Formats: sequence, C-alpha cells, structure tokens
Amino acid sequence: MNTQHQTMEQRIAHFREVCRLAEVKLTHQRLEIFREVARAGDHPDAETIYRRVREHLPVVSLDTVYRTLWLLKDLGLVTALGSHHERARFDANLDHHHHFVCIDCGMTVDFYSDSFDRLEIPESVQSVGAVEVLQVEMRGRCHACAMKSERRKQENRR
Amino acid sequence: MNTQHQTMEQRIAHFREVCRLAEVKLTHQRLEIFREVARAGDHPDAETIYRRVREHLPVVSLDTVYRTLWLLKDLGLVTALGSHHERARFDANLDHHHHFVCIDCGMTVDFYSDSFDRLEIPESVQSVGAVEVLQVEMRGRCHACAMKSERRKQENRR
DNA sequence: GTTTATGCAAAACCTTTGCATTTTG
DNA sequence: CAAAATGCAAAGGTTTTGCATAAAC
Repeated sequence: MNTQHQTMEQRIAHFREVCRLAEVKLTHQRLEIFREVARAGDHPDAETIYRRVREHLPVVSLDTVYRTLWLLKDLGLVTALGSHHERARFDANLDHHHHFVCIDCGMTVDFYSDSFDRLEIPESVQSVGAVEVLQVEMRGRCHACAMKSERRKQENRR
Repeated sequence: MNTQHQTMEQRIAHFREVCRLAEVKLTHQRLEIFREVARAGDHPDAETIYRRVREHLPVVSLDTVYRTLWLLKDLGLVTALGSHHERARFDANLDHHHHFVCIDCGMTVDFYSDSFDRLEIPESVQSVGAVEVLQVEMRGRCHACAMKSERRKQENRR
C-alpha cells in the first residue's frame, strides 16, 4: 500500500478498518497516537510522540504510547527502527559487507556482494549529507525460525 | 584494511600497534576482549563477550567490557550495530524506501531509488533465510553536523 | 454487561559513572 | 612513579509489567 499520496483522512479510515478486523478497540488515545506517527516524517521516538500527543490529548501516559506503538507495529501500520530489546552488538569484520537480520531471533549474518558494493549514492542524498558507509540490510526469517513458526502453526491446528 | 584473511596473530599485532600510536595502555583485559571480538563471527553483545572473556580471564568486569568495546570502536578496530543510547524510533511510511542516517545526531531521512529497489538477493543469502525487506542504509554526517564539527576544529586551532 | 485498554507506580533491563585501588609504560 | 585503567557498587535512562479503574463494543 502506498502511504505517500494518501490523505490523513484515508490513513485514519484505514486505521479504523484494521482495528475493526483485528478486533482491537479503537480508543481516543490510539487514534491520536496513530495520527501523530502518520503526520511525522522524522522517525520520532516514543518520548517525542508522547510529547506531541499530549499537546492535543492531555490524558495519555507514556506506557500507553509504548503499548500502542508496538500494537501498531503488530498490525503492520508502522515500522520500528532500532527496535526494542535490541542491545548494542559488535563486529570486528572491517571489510565492506552487508547484513541479513532475522526478524524473529535477531541473528545477523555478514554477506559480500560486488554489485551491492558498487551502488552509487543518489544525488538527492548528497544534498542532505556526505555518505561514508553504504550497507544493504536484508531482513527476513532465518530457516531455523521459519521452521519453528511452521511447527507452532501445525500444533495450533490440532 | 582486509580483516578476512588475517591470522589472529596479525590482528593482535595490529591491535598492539594501534594502542601504541594512540597512547592507550594495553592491559590484559583489553587484549582478551579484543581477541574475543576478533574471534567472534556472530555479532555478540557486551554481555556475551563478557561471558566468553571470563572463561579465559576470570578477573574482568562488565563495565570494563563496555568501556573497552567503545574504545575499540573509537580506535576503528570494531564497528557497533544498533549502537548505544539509541532508542526505538517509529515510521508510518510503508512505501519501499531507504535511509540516510547521520552518525553524529542520528537524524534519519527516507529516500526513494528505483535502482535500490531493483536489487536482487544473492543466492548465498537465500541459504540462510527468506528475505522479506531489502533496505539500503547510508551512514555519514549530515551537513548541519559537518558544519558544527568544522567550526569546532577551527576554534581549537586558535 | 463483558471485555479490553488505561494510568499509575514500581520493576526490569541495559548501560554508564564516581571513586578507591591496581596496573601500565 | 605518574598517569591511566580496573572493579565495585550505585545511578542513569529507556522500556515493560501488575493491578485497580475506566472506557469501548
């Protein structure tokens, strides 16, 4: 779905529909939190969203903002960068490489690719800053986690 | 510098040399922590490195592991993924896009690129897992931060 | 009316810091 | 021996959780 050229009204309507289908209650807080994330173009953190929401809706707490943001992520309405429960990890591999990251277990594997290494920086990026490192991040499910989730589905069917 | 085909002895020698040039003391703890990160291929977190180091060197504390890892990063000997003091951030932009991230202030800007979108997944990755999202991450210094650090250098010259 | 979400406060978690002691160059 | 690094314990910041109350369906 293309979010770029949707009006705020269309996004809110979509949000309502997703909540209805997921049988999730549409509270005043959730609506305002979604509206604030949808309006933002600057990848705000939970604290920032909390502050912005409070300008319109004084009765909201930080923990509700957190709970709602992870809910929105589960519903596929937002994505999370540098997501929760992620601690700093270290790598002594200084060669130019790229990453596969498992969205379930967090396992990260290094990969080498000449075609990835040869990618050119778009001009539009150069107007924002000077790129020092270009790295491709591939996210998906590793085979081990894919098997685990398959097994879980089969158990639930019984 | 290519780390891939260096022996552990070469890496340790390089570590010693970098410490000497930077006038940083080479302690037993630092040597063992570096050795453990250099040996690891699995992007371990600080706690994991701490556990592994303790098997060889019982007298080491978690805070020394942290201090040493950030030192190694400053010395350019390791890189950090999902680095410190980084909180979760949220994005309602569901269109396929890519990121520029400022290494100083953390500002993240979305970019669109057809050539990035058309990248093919290398076969070697497919043997590890099923890629769902491919995203290019460009890291560097935004113009605002570049100007700030220029100004700081000039002030120090006076 | 029943189920679910909220706010509050307290906890959990990862990471950093101050200070006395030890180690390095 | 002077300067810097360590361990300890305590604090810091972010995110999560349990529970009584309130709101949505």
